[in-house]
Amino acid sequence: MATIKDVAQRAGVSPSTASRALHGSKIISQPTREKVVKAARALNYAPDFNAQNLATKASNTIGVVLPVDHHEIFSNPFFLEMIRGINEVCSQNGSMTTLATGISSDELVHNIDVMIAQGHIRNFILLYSEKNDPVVERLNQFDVHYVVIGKPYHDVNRISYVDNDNVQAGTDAAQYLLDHGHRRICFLCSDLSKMVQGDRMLGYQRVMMQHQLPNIILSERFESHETGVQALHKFFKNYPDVTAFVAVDDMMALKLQQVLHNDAEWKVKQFSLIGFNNSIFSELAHPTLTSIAVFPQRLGEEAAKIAIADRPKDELSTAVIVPHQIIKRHSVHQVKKLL
Amino acid sequence: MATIKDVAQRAGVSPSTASRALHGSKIISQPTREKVVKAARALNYAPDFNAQNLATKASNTIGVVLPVDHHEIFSNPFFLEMIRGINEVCSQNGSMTTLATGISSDELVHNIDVMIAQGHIRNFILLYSEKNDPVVERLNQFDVHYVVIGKPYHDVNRISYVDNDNVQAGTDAAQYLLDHGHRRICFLCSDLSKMVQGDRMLGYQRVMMQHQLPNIILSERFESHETGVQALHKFFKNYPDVTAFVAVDDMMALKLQQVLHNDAEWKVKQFSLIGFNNSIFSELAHPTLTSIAVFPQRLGEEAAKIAIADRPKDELSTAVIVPHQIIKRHSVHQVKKLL
DNA sequence: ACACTTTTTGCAAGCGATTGCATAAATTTG
DNA sequence: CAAATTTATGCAATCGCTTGCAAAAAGTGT
Repeated sequence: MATIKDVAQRAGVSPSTASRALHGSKIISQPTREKVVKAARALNYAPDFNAQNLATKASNTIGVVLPVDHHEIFSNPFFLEMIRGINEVCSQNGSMTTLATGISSDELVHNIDVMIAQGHIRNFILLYSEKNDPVVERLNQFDVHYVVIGKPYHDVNRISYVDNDNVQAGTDAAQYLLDHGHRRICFLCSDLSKMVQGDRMLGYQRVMMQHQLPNIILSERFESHETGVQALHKFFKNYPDVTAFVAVDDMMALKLQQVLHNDAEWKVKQFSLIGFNNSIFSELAHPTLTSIAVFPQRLGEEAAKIAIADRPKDELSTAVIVPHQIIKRHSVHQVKKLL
Repeated sequence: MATIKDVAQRAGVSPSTASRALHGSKIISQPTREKVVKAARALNYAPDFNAQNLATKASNTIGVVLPVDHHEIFSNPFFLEMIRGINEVCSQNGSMTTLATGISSDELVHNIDVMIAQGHIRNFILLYSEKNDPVVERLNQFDVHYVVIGKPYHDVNRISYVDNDNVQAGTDAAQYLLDHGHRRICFLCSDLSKMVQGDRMLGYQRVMMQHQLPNIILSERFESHETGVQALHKFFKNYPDVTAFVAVDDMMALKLQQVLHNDAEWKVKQFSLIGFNNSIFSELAHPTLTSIAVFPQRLGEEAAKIAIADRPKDELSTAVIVPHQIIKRHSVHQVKKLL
């Protein structure tokens, strides 16, 4: 493996000159620069990551933080697609990525601690955003940058983030159902401490209010089939005339569909259903699921771009909104007008 | 951030002594060791990754290689679960992980090149195994260790790997269908160059031969609904009496189910179906999918353990087989005996 | 108590890069 | 043409840690 000394020697200059030449320093003359570059190329020189980082106290590595393992999260391909996007732009920019995961928030925070302490990692991307997240509290204690995917809970103007316009997306979903004649529409979620769920709900509520229709919220995790069935029985007792659901993501939509399908009475009612994320689930469902696509890979890419750009001292935060798009499939039915 | 000098000073010894004490070197006396450890703890000392790696020419980082992005791969939660397992044991052992992805095998190989050249990464885990993989060819050219998840294509005895007994799993799946009275069973796959698919097929073929039943293989990617329908029409023309399918994984099973469900004639036939991986898909399908669980997280954990253990010079390879388990749900029906 | 082991420690030289500062070369100027 | 600048290079220290080797301390035997 060639070192910078080898390059310098071959180019007939000193290591310091070689280093400067390769970094495009302005004080190196054109001819020497060319010599050095040629030598480097000939030797297939690649700077040693560790040495470089040690000398510069940088790290060229961004830490990608997954949410605390609630098990269901790791069966959600959404995250992998974001990671893919992140990795794509990172490898194009000579950065590396490393993952932080944890089975509890303590463990996760600890893992992040060591990344910061030993690894000199100074840039993070959080793949999620939720209220009172111990991880961001910790990150705030250090002199590190981070960008979150999703809307930050606090300090929206001081934290860089990339997100969809989830409020609008929620509105669009509900509006789509309204357009199909539905009037009693339920918003189904699992955990409102996740910002994304809260925002989508807000959007839903917005249209519903506008049309002076009731907000009907169902928060249910479908831990098991039985609990799901139970919850729905109770739900329909209270809201017998609901005809459609906005589910906070495709997985929730499918879980709902699952229990609806398994009950003869419910099944025949043909509830309408709309999900979010346009994940593979939506294509595989039966009927195929109408869903709002949010382009996770794109989210990842944008987040990585922000994370990589050395932010100047003045600490301006960046916000990127990536557009969403409704993908129409077969889970939404037109309500026949009775009048 | 405390350095080893600080620790040494506080403990009243030299840095070298401190270093050795912290590494449990045998030549340090008990009292000094304790002094050093106490000082380190008091200062909250954590060794600098870069400096350590530079000095030892190690890297404490393992590269996790994802398969080339065929898009569908990134919608498969399977990988994320393996990563989760890997990360878990790595962070417990003070190792980091970094991901290698690529949109083409050239790009992927390139990314691995830079990891090796600049990053001094000497340990990799491949999350897949396929025939004639350019990635392993490249890895073989360097002095690096790697463990593959899945059965290696070449040199099975020289390469460390962790895998399920996929042949047996294939057998179990087919046998389960046989036990339910099926006699014309199709094996559905998408890409036989993946070792995992080949193995499962082998297992299927083994039982079928044993019972002197025909091997019926359908290789179809279901790129679109239309191509799927077309392929199945052709298929049923040739094999009209097939009553059950062993799908090479849950996703394939669901894609099949999807097109079967959408055709009135096929739908009524109630084909039996069994998948692999026991992914979230199988619970969300309707009917719920009987599937063979393979515990991807466990696969990841085992792989990481192997990758972390410094292998001695003699280069003994390790193979770990993690057991599988059939998870019975509702996609397999008993065939009524006509005799 | 002395010479001889054996056990503990510390010195100093790396690892491969970057960078402030001094020096050498090139250029300009009076 | 010598002096004063300006521009280009190289020296050497540094980042934080490890490790071979020599030196110091402690222990042994006679």
